[in-house]
Amino acid sequence: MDKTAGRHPKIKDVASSAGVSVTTVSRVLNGHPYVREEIRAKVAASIEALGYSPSSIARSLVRRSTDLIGVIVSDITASFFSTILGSIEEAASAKGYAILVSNIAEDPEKELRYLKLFKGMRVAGIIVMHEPTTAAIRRYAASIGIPLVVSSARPAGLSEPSVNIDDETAAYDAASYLAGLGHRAIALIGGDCERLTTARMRYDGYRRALAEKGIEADPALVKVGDFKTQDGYMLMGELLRTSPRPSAVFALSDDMAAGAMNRVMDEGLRVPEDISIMGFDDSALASMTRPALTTVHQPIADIGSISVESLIRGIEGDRPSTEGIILRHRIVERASCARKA
Amino acid sequence: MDKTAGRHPKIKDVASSAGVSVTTVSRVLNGHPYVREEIRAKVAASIEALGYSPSSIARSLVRRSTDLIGVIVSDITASFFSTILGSIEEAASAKGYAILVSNIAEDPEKELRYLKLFKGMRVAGIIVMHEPTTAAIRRYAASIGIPLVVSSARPAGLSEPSVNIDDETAAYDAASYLAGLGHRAIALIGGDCERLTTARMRYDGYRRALAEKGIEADPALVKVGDFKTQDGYMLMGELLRTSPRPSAVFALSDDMAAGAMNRVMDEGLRVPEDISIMGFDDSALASMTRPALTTVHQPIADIGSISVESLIRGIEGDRPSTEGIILRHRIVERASCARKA
DNA sequence: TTGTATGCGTTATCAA
DNA sequence: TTGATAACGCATACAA
Repeated sequence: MDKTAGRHPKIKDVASSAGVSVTTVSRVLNGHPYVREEIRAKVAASIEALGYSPSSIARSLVRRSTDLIGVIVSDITASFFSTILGSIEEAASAKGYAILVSNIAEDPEKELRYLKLFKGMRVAGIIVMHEPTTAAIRRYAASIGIPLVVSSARPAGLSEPSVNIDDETAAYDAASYLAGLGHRAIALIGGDCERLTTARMRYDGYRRALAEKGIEADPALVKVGDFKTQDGYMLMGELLRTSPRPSAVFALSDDMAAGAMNRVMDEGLRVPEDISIMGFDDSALASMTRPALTTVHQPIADIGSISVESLIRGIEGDRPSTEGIILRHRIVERASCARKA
Repeated sequence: MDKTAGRHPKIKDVASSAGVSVTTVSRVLNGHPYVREEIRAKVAASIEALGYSPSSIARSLVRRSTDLIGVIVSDITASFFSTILGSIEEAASAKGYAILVSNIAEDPEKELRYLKLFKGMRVAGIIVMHEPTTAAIRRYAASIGIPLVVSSARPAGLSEPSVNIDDETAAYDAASYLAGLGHRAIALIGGDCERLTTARMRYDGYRRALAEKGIEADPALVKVGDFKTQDGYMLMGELLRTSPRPSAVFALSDDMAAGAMNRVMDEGLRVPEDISIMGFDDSALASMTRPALTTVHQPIADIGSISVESLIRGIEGDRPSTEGIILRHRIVERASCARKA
């Protein structure tokens, strides 16, 4: 009784089962007009009976396009990224796209491998939440012939569209806020300015705020890590041992801020009474710590959805849309920062 | 000069550029033997020059298989899931598979839609980190003809392989631990036992521990939410108003535990001096809170990698491997639980 | 060692 | 309103 050979019946099976041509089946599949209602019903019945599901592989081959969006994340584990990823998934899914995700964990090899994979798969578009690391990667990404948007990172050396906040101003606002609270020894813990444009912009903003308040920058007060909790904890340890000890520290991610806060408390000091700590991102974590983090709010969900929209515009539109979208940030005051004693 | 029509050159372009047949190009592409070294070099040069990248779509069509693994997550934002997802990505990527991720956010419609999408794409396998919600979904999943493993959830009504810890015993151990600390009014905040087998198993373990210690179960002390921080916060609020007030609460996720802890502190009480709080998962969050969470450790990374291994065995092996893998849990003592005053 | 021809499962073109 | 048939880009059986 079983006419279908493999696990997945094909359009031909449906056709013969319904006693029509494959063309007709294809027509009802794609909601084409010019199919008699009676036939349509019969075909639908066969599809149902056989459990037929059209192969999007074959379909993609002839249509020469897929409904796939490749996304490259540097650390899927970070609350900031997983939230963006969630919003990307939501927006993409709503538009009929599925997402292919990679977690490159700062491994340039892997980043390049995924870019190649994406090209091989002919994904419709790519979202990169990472600063394209090496020159080879930048070159490859630029030559790939697939719409790409860089999300919450700077496309250094790439003329691709991007969506970000104004990192320089955001950091300036944060540092100014801390200075406004009377702090002068304001430390910065963040990412590598050489490698990450985002980190450098924030550093610049921090420096500008200090300069404006007449505070001399102290190199001993800026420490570099990789945005993770662990690093915040470690770097705060170093900071606690520098003299003079900073009275406020500005962390370039909430994860780092949380780590720093824990270190302060673990060493028997209080936040914010002894040391104020400010975060960056306003990720879910920010309101989960106690004291809750005063931080720089990034419109995380918007960054994700707007990245998708921008990408889809690039996919479906004609021209590649080289826009750099800047979203609004703001300082959100919670409980981790206080006026300097 | 430009002979290639579209954006992506095809094997034919490479062939004519190198002055050989497509078969030969295909051979060097797939590392076939029996290709003269000289020709191989020439072809490689053409590939490089044209920036040719084989279409995995066409390749999949003829090979009748893809290197895709579809994964369904209920909440990608939860630290527990994003960590597993990271480990799944790592394991899959190491084996040459890419992952397609969906974030279904407890939406059965979306779960079914994704399952259908995955089938249409002919993914090689599927990992579901969620308890297949409706009967329709269970039926569809069972009939889909694609290897599937349920990870960190129970495949209720499904005979598919799964990887989990022993949730009943884990909860039993946790509740026993709390009882061992002298607590008798031990509350439970968790998920819906009707819908989630995992939640029910944990509830059963909790009940068993209480019974064994001769503690009468008080229905007022068990509250149902959806594993999120927000719910922990809210449910703890209710618990604080029940009398007698529990002296310990066992939360079925670290996220909930963190929320509960915050509520306790926000209402001016102390953890663990006034109320002990125990979590579940040992996600990254567990060591980030202060006090750090005493919790039930799940081997999160292992769950991910073993799920992938098991799935791949199902993909590449002959028989569908209907094994239920149980990983070891353990209680990790940190600072959120104390002996009852 | 290399090339020709066929098929993978769809959609699209054209004719009927 | 319906149906042959030719692509789509590649891998492979078979021939040379």
